[in-house]
Amino acid sequence: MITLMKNSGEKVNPKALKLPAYDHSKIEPKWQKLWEKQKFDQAREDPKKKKFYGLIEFPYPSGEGLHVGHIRSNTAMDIIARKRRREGYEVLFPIGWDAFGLPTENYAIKTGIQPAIVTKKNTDTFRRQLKALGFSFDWSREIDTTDPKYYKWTQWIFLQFFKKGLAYKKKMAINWCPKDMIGLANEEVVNGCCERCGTPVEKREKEQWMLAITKYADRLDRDLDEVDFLEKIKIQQRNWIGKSEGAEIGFKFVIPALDGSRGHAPTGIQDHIANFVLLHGFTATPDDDFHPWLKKKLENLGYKVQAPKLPNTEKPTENEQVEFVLDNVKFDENTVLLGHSLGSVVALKVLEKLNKKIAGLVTVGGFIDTNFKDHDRNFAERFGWDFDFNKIKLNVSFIRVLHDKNDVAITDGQAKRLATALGVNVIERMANEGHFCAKEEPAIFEVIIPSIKVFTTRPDTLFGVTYLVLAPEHQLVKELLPNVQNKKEVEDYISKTKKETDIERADASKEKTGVELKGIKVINPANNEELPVWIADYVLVDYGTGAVMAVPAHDERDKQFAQKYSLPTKEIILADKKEIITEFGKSVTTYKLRDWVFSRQRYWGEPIPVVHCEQCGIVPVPEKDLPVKLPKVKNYQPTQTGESPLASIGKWVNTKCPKCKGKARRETDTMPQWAGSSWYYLRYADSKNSKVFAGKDRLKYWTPVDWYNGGMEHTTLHLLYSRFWHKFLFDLGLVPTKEPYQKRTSHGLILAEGGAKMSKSRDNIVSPDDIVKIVGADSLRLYEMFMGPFDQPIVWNTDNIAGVRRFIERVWKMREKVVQKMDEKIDDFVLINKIIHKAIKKVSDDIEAMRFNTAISALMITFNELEKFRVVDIEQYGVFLKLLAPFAPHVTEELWASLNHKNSIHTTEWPMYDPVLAIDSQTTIVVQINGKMRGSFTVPIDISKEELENRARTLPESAKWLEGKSIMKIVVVPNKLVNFVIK
RNA sequence: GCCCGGGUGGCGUAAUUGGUAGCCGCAACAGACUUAAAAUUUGUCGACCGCAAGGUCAUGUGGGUUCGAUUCCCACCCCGGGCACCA
Repeated sequence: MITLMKNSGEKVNPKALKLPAYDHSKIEPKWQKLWEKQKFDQAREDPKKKKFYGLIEFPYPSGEGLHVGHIRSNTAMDIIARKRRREGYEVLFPIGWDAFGLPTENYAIKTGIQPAIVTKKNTDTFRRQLKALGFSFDWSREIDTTDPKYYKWTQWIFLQFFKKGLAYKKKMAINWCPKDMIGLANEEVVNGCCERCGTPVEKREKEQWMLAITKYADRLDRDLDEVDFLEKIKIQQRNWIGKSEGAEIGFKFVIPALDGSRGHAPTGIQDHIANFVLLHGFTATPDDDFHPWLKKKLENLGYKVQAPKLPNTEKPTENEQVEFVLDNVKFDENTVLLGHSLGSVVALKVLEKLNKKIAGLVTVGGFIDTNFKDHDRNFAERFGWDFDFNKIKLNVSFIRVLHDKNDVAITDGQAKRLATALGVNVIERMANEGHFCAKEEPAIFEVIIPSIKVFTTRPDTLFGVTYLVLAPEHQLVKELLPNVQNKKEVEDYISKTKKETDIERADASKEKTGVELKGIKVINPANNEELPVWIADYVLVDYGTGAVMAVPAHDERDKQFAQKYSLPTKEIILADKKEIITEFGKSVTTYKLRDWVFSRQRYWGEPIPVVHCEQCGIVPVPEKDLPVKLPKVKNYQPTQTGESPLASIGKWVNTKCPKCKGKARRETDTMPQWAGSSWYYLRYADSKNSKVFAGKDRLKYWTPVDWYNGGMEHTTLHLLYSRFWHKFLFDLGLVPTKEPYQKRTSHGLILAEGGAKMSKSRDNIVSPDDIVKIVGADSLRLYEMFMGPFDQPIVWNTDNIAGVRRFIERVWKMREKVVQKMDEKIDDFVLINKIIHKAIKKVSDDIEAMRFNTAISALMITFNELEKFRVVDIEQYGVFLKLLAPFAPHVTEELWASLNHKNSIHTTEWPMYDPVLAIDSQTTIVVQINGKMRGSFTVPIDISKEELENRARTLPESAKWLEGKSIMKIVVVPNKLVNFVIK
């Protein structure tokens, strides 16, 4: 379509205006200086205006300088920020430096230059480079995580964690290089070896500061529903948190009895006790505080204790008693039935009739009950014929026998017979130390039965379980060890797995190994089968309960393991999930998320603000003494004891306890790089505040961040950590929102030519400086946005910049064709108007969806249309410049000024489109024969189906194909196509 | 091994999300301008057959659903990123 203007009414002879050639090197610095002077990028808290907070991940100022990959995110958010300002928002678009961290520290180790000095130099370079690109950052709010004025507040927030008990110390394994004698970051471990010297890395236990992020696991997962993150980012967050609903199923242990010997009880075994039965001698105190010590003890263990009274009648019969208890007591899986004045017979009958599992049973005197003479016999005999033990549902497997001082009533033989009847083992005999005594008579029996709880997401496969696997480090393994027959073999295996690095253990392709705990069995609660128990290194101690029920018929990994060790496989009959959960296990939720190791034995980080006092223990540094500043050191190398270099500065380390003024040592661990970046977006709201990390009013105005864009590599950890900190601060009432970021998007990595990552070591870095010098910032920005889909990784190609540079030059040249306001009735004006309005719609929509490549493509298409006209109306050209301005701020500002505008183009209103004009009034209808395009015709939009079909039939192209054929079906899609299905 | 992306001309990509496959660029080739080159400008540009009109084949591979599939479903192959073997 080439339309030349016939009667434009032009007042300026286009020839008369001759612009100088486009020279980015003059234009760009000129406007950058002017903009800075005008401070139009500075954010103000204007309560009358709606606000927009656009955030990009603040860069790490490395010595390599900025490369073209860094600025993809900046350019995108700059475009959005510029658009928002012109839509009437007060915009906060800040910038700063995430400057603590390894590369700078390693550089300091190598050169001896202070990290603070290196950081200053690097940030100066980065600042200059960013300014040369014309980003509309509010530089007045610039922050630097290594500035004591900033990290004072990072330390302050840490102290709040500490005060709330969410910062704690724990022994954790660290990577240790035995040659360099230093701890290594995961990053510094390459293929299990030290990155510097190649020595195989070992594990070393060290006390580390931890942050209890797992306390927030549920909220971190749940609250994702309320934010507008890209779906794939939500998926990554959710996968990392790893919420998993399943069931915990108790497996009773079958353990060889220790045959009357004393004192071999596994210590601490109570931690794993699911349920237990206590049986002891006679008592019949009729009041509620029967055995108050016992009730208390059970309640402390989390049980609900039920101690029913007898019916209020004279001499109730046994059955009356049973009915009474069943009527008056609510039983669930947490209930322990405390005998009170019930006899054991009554209690056992209650259980028999209940047909429901409860946690435990305490009976009194049933075996020697003088009130019920009929039963005053050997209890074991009586159980033998009077009870159906299969109906008594107790989750028990150990009996601990307590001997009465006077050795009365219950013999070992009786205990054993009871145990046999209940299907449990006697594992311990102890003399009663007296404190277990009831009010009137000493207790003589205690039966304690532990079981291992196993977490599974598939309780319905329970019938297919053929063995059970524990993590080698599991506490229970240590406790069971005395009862294990192949003790030596098991111990050897445990010490072998200890030597494995995380990487080795995490290698899924590695063949799985394990060893059986011989003599130990568990009972499958579904069918009472005895199953062997193994330990294997692929089972992780900190996930679930550190135990796996293996179902080889269902799980590939279990199958391989079973095949290797010739363990049986059993066909599964899938059980009803709900039934299994109510019958055997309780429904539970677990998370993969682990607590956050927050210590680093490094110099270049925020010192953890606590002191260790000989008298008072760990004492937080008082707020008034913050920040705990990093001292200067001579040597940045970590010490050979694995401590940070700070440990060797006596002057700094030795201090007074803030509490007792006695001798104390400073904590020498520093924080990880994540710390400073976990809350920086809050500081931007009020970056100069010296009283608080950010004032409440400021936070109320600016937070949450409306739109946060950054790299895909930060969409799990950084995002999760900062969401955690934010929620913690929210709980303290210090920030006004539950979530820090309303919307999160991610960009794809820009790769060097050849597809590798850009890095100094690969010597493939493309510096923006070079590009800016040759083609200018506008071309670079435009190319970054045009090169491909924003969220996909892409290979850098310097040659392709030529296209966008040419485009800018053509826009520049068109200025010479611009004429004063034309008569709006002229055909050309109307035509161009339609083109412009379509462009406004397309570009506006595309920016919001981050489809920058198609936005620029649309601008090019629009321009190519405009170019076909002889002259262009000043206002229409102006609108085109306004649309291009966020992408190429300098050249559009220059051209805008050349149109005699006194204001900045970046303060003009974002163009609105007329929906009527933005829609085509005509459309092309495709004619298909059997789905293949054979012709087309143009019609006004929205004409009827009948008319479309008629037009299609009469088309010569279709007539040719339809001749002599029978039409089976006609598909008419309004505004799109007509398809004839023929035979 | 698991999870998340992706695979379309010589290259980067586009396709209203089931409706004309290849828009916009890069590169290449040809013409104009120039003494010449660059720049600019006008064309051509998926493959094959054909003088042409036109036709056939083509969106990683093989199936399927549909009047119609780059788009949806199933199986597989390759590339990139992430990972804490997650029971």
